[in-house]
This record gives sequence, structure tokens and C-alpha cells, in this order.
Amino acid sequence: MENAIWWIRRDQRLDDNAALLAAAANGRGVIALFILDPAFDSNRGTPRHTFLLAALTHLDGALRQRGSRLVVRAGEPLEVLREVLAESKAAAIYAEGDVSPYARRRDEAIGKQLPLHLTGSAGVFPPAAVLKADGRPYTVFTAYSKAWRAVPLGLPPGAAPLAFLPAARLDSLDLPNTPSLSLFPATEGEAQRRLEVFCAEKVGTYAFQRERMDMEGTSQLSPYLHFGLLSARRAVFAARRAAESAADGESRRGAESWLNELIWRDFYQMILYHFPFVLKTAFRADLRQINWRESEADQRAWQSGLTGFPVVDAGMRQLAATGWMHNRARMITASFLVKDLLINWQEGERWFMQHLVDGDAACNNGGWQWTAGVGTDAAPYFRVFNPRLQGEKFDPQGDYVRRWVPELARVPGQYIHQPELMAERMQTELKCVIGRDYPRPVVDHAQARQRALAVYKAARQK
DNA sequence: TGAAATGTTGGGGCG
DNA sequence: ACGCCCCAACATTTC
Repeated sequence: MENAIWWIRRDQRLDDNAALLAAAANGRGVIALFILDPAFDSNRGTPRHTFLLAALTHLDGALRQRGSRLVVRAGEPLEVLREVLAESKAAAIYAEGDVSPYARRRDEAIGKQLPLHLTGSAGVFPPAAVLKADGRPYTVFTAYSKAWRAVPLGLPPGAAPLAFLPAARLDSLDLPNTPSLSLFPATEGEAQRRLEVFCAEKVGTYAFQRERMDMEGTSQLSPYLHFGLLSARRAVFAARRAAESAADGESRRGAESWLNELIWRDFYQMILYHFPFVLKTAFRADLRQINWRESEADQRAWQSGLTGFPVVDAGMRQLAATGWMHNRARMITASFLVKDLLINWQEGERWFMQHLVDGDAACNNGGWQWTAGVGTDAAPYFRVFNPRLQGEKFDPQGDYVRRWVPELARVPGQYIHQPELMAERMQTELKCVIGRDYPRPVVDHAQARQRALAVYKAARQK
């Protein structure tokens, strides 16, 4: 009987996995392989790396229950694959397609020398599946999403019979014992459980509650989707089912807006595939020469959550503490770095990639370019978030701020988004003296806004 | 997936 | 009772 290698990259699941099914087709025995590529060594110690190791450990456990195991090797993927092919007598390698420039170069090089078959994608549809009538890629989200929704999803995923090879005779590295991040247990079962709970309890109010930083209205599925512990297709089937069975307009709106978020993932994967240069520079050529400020002090204040703007600081500290940040807070903190501090969006992009457990090159880049107003279908450059107003709208009582900025815990709601306006006496009484216990705002927002508008305007006129 | 500036309207105070 | 003014509330325009 023939064997095949299932080369696991970002599809760390047994459920609804096109590459795994392709490997197992025709009764082939499957060798599950993960390669620790030295190209990603710089990720070590990040929440993403921790999540990855925990997920692999769990996947190994799941395979052991089937009498097999996960084979883990470190090294150049081409060399490792060559070795494992020889040792296992496998005839072919199956893997999920990946849109990142590095992965495409790697896979193309390997495909020239080894029988590598790419199938499926980390998104619902691969990047060339939804194109304009003239064959070119969409660059406007609404048009893309309309076309996306018209593409048939295929059959809902079902349980598939899988035969894994007892892989004990293949050498494998022992994974370091890595406990899961407390908020994100890295197991496939946890991903499924979250999906069920979200669809049963949260999706109906998602349209409204996902905006609220003080509530847990989001799906909290992002790391599971990023590493493929949850199939994006399965999530979309769940969203469609929730929309169809919605009891009222509001819950239908909730399911629809969640589906929209899932489509954004595909959109940015598609954008990165067709415009790989976005990882290096702005999508919009007319906004590549912005006269950014360079201020190490301001950048560090932003990174450490010490800007003196409560929602901004809350978001940045939530990120540092948990590896995750509420989506609304991502937009607010990003807008603040780019517009208020006028620091290059690429600095923020890098920081988020280092700290987010769900950090995804395509989505993260898309989000930052959107905020900076330099990307596809981006927010217009003159759209500047006012951190105080955003706080008042999406954290009305200030609970999110108090949770992540403990020195503001005693500040009353009236001042929670502008604590510097408290009378000195009140500051003393609350033991929250501005400039001592909590920083003074690093910029005047109104002035910073004017400065950003002027600098962007100048860049456009060049 | 904004916010500020500017314009318009209409109710009510007041001479 | 009338006209004038003020300004809050809302709408529109502008960045």
C-alpha cells in the first residue's frame, strides 16, 4: 500500500482538512509531518509560537489515539521532506496552499524537486477563486464580498475515514512541554466548542456586541482560524446556518456581520496573494512617501500602554498581558499610532505580529493599511479616531479601561476617558495623580489630528 | 469600520 | 400677538 505525507503548516486539525483528505485518498497511509523551519526561529517566545507548540502537542496526542503520531523535524523544509520521503517510502506530499510570499517561494522551489501537491487554502476559497469578470483581482471589499457570497460552498464537511501510519519508526523531535496560553487552550476540541457556544449564545447579538470592548461579544476564534484548528469553511457553514435559522432581523444581522468578518479574512489573503508587495510598502502608490515622525519615546509609550489615553493604553496592555486584543481596540490603538503619533504603520504592524496570538501576515497587514488609509479599500486618510469618543461609545462605563489600566480603577465614569480633567483634589483622593500615577496625554488630540491631516495632504501632493 | 465644522430648523424666551 | 434672537438638535459638508 502506498504512503503519503501530510505536511502540516497552518491546517492543524483532523476535521474538514482538504490536504489531509487528499493525502489519505485511495486508502493511502498518512504520515503527519510538521517541520520547524529555521526561517521562523525569530517567532520563538511569542504567543503565536507558544500556541503553535501547544497545538502540535495536542495534535500529536490525537494521532496517538489513532495508533500513530505526529512527526516533528527541524530543518530546511526541502531537506526534511527529502529525508522523510525516503524513510517513509511515501510517494507524495500533500499540503494546504499558503499565500504568504515566503511560503509561495518555498513551495514553488520544493515542487520543482519533490512531488508536492498543494490543495485548499487557509481561507474559505483560495485566492484565485473569486475574481472580477475580466480575471483581475478585486480591490474593493464590498464588491469582493458580493462575488464571494455567490460562490457555492460545496457540501458541508462530514467525518471522513482516515488511515494514519504507525509512525513510531520515524524519528521525531520531542516538543518542548508548552502549556497553552490561559485564554486560548490550543486544542481542536476547544475550537469546536467555541464555535458551538458562539453560535448558540453570541452570534445573535454579534452585530451590536462585537463593538463593545467591555463585553465578550466577539467569537474569540481568531487563533484557531489562523492555525487552522478550526476550518474556515466550517465556520462559514455555521454562520450561514445561524443566518437561516435566525428568529428575528437582529439575529440575522448578527450572523451576517460575522460572515462578513470571515469574508474579510479571505479578502486580505487574496490581496496578499495578488499584491505581495504590500508586506513591504503601501498598496496605494500615492501614499508611500508620508513624512512619518520618528519618536522612540512616543513609540515606547504606545507599546507599553502609557500614552495617557485610557482606551489606547487598555488595548495595548491587554495585548501584552494576553496576546489578544479586542478588535475595536485594535482599530483605536492603530489609529492612535498612525494618526496621533504619526508613526509609520509598519512599526505597528510589526509590533502586533510579535504580540498577537492570532497574528496573521495578511489580515494584520490589511488592517494596518486600512487604518493608515494607504491600503485597498482603506479608510480615507482624514478619518481620525478620537480616543475619548471611541471610549465613550464602545466602553461607556469604562469597565474595559479599569480592567486593563488598574491605576484608573477608582476613577469615576465621568472622567474615565479623560482622567486628566479631574480636579487636583480628586486626583489626590483617588491616589491617581496625573503625571505621577498615570501619564499625562502624550499629545493633544485636536492638534495631533491637524498635524496628521497636513502631513497626509502634503504626501498626496507630491 | 469617524469626527469636526458648518448649515438648517424650530421651539421658546423676551421685548 | 408678533418678530427677533438664541441655541439645542439634527443634517450636511468637509477634512
